[in-house]
Amino acid sequence: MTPAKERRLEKRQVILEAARRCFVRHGFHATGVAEICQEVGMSPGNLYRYFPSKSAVILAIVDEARLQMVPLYELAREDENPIAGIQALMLHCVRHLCDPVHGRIWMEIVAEATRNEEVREGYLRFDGEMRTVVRELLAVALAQGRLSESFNIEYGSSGLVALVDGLIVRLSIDGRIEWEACREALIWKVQQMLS
Amino acid sequence: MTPAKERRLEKRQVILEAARRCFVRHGFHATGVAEICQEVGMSPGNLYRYFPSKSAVILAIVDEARLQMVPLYELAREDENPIAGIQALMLHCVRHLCDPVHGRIWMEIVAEATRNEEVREGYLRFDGEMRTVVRELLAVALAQGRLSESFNIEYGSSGLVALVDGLIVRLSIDGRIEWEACREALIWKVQQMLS
DNA sequence: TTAAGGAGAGTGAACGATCATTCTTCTTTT
DNA sequence: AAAAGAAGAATGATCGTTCACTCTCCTTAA
Repeated sequence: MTPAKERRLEKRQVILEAARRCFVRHGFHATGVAEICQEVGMSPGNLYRYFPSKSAVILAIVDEARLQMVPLYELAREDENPIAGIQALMLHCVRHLCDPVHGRIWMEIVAEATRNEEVREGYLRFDGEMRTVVRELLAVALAQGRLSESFNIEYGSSGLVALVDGLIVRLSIDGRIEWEACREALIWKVQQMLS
Repeated sequence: MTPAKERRLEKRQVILEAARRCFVRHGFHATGVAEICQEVGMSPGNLYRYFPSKSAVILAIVDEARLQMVPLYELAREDENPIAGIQALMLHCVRHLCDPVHGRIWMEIVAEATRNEEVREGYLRFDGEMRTVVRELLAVALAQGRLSESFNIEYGSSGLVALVDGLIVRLSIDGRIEWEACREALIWKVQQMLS
């Protein structure tokens, strides 16, 4: 890649990071393009040379949130104990999506997904990938005899993913919750659900 | 109450219902006061005789969402089997908060709660009430020997509430999910979690 | 070695539209 | 007659976006 193109992609990334900080503060629609530009240190006209519109910025952030999860899938699959893999995956997800720096944009994404077709597609893609991984790991666990034979993989996987989503909600809103306590509680809940 | 005051309260309710429909369509911040007024069939100037500001409308809707849940707590407590009570409570919550007519505003509320102090208070009040009820019912179930003695009520209650929140997320976004299938799955998940 | 040329980066004012809110005016009810 | 209800135009601010323009490099030609 030519260095010019490289610098361009880097700048795109700088814009996305600044925009994410703004969106965390005020949400997608209450954040103005001017605010994002100020956060980057850039004029509004120039921002439009990197993104065709404000919603393109939003979509890029949604896709980025999904992509950041992909490496975790490999990590979970590599674990020799599939249930431990699921636990690790869920812990990573919750922590990352609630992270005040890199994440905490998830609540805004799911809210927007209820009404914006393109954002919904992004969410459903993420959701599908995540549930596929969990399903696979549950199937392995079942084959290894780590789960009761009557265990329903479909219900189990959607339940675990829902648990993650729910914990993200709580953790994003309630600032009183400590991460360590949350970690312990999540492990307990997963074990309980897979008992 | 004087009939004039009564009509006034009724009109307030009409405004709230119309505003909720608008907010479901476009979210709090992408909905204009003009749009709400058109939905009610009312001029913008007149709306401000019933609410001092747009955010007052939002806060009233948040509080309404919480209040609509309160009767369900009594219902759950009256059930002779506390676990069945929890299941019924959770089913009601999920169905009501995802209802395209009366609910489906929940995702917007939780997203707004991450940044708006007053909305956050509303959410935390709801969350506290709900978890208190679930905790109580779990304690009864534990005393009745319906749960393992090592069952952790604190983790269990927060897990069940998180499960509800997560299911609302999925159900609000993914239009392909049928309510009957969701109902069956939720019952299975609760039983799994309390096994 | 240097001057000319050109492409991309960046600026900030200006655009029309829309925002939440207020004000004035008219109508209905008590 | 007084008060409350309702309407809708007017307010200034802000919205996302565009435009005309300058500046900075890098390549090419003399």
